[in-house]
Amino acid sequence: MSRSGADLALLLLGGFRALVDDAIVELTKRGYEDVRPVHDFTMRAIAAGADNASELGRRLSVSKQAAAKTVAVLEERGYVAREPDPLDVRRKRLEVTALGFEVMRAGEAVFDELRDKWKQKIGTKELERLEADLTALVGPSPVRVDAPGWLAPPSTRRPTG
Amino acid sequence: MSRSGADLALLLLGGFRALVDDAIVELTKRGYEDVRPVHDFTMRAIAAGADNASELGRRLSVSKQAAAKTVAVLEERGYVAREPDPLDVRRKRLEVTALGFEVMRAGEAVFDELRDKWKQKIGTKELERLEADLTALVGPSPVRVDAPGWLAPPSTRRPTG
DNA sequence: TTATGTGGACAACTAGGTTGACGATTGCAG
DNA sequence: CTGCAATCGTCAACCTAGTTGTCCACATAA
Repeated sequence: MSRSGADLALLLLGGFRALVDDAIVELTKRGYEDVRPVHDFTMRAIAAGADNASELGRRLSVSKQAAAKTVAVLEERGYVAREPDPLDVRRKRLEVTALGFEVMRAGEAVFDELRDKWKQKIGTKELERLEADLTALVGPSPVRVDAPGWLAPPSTRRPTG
Repeated sequence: MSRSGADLALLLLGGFRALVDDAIVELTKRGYEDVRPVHDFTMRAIAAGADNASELGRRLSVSKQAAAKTVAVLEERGYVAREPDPLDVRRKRLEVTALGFEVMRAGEAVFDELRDKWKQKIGTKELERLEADLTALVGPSPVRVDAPGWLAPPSTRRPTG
């Protein structure tokens, strides 16, 4: 039963969703509500040196306005702080807070645990093989997360009628 | 170098995006502009018996209004026809047109070709193994495509500054 | 015949993006 | 030192693809 290409695509999407949805749920259980990959990526970019909204936008391939909006929610949650830059009054310097780093660590941990579960299902060898294959196919790093308010809690987005 | 769980998720997303983005581009080349997975899924649901907007919404787990909007664009493109239902004046019966089926076939073909390319990259055995593993992990059918205006032409959505 | 339910449409709203414009400030050329 | 161009952050308007709520016309079952 040689599968179709469309099935393959769906399979990949399904795998991704399974991981991300589970991760969001698990993070909520641990007290970090509604943390989505977008948030993680954003904090990571800030930690990696994107210390103002414009620069952040550039790194995430998103407009500075959109970046500012995301920063606003992260600031509200206490994950990111914004202080005036002493060297340039125009800028507001961005910083990931201790709480922010805590969330990032928790996120990593959750994903690693999920990966372990997969390892138990199909075996270490097999999982590593799968990763190697995918790496060969899509390259080691790529991934612009791109569009995605997506990557949101799916359970809350179900129509009522 | 045991990879992290987050990398695994990114890898899966990357694979999916690679296939879908390539497919959209390829379909455009063949004269079917801006055909997205959403459109394909919708037509498939209609062909499978969801012959009115409300029912379609239910099958796609989306509000009937949202379903109606999607139908509107498919109708405009001539992929789907809407005729009054003789048995129930309230209903407008949905039907996939010949052109609509043509698009679906083209889509399948493109995905199959992309899968062939992958097969050439890592080998038939290896690809089938990857599919088997993923199937074991996420189940054979799942996938609610869910959120997605996503699955849109990424190249057109890049900020200008 | 009447109560209840369903289909489709319209309106208002949300989320997360996009452009465009603008004032304040910085930095560089002259 | 002056002045022009670029940059930062913010505001406002808009887009897309969803959502809910409301409504009328019609169907159906009691």
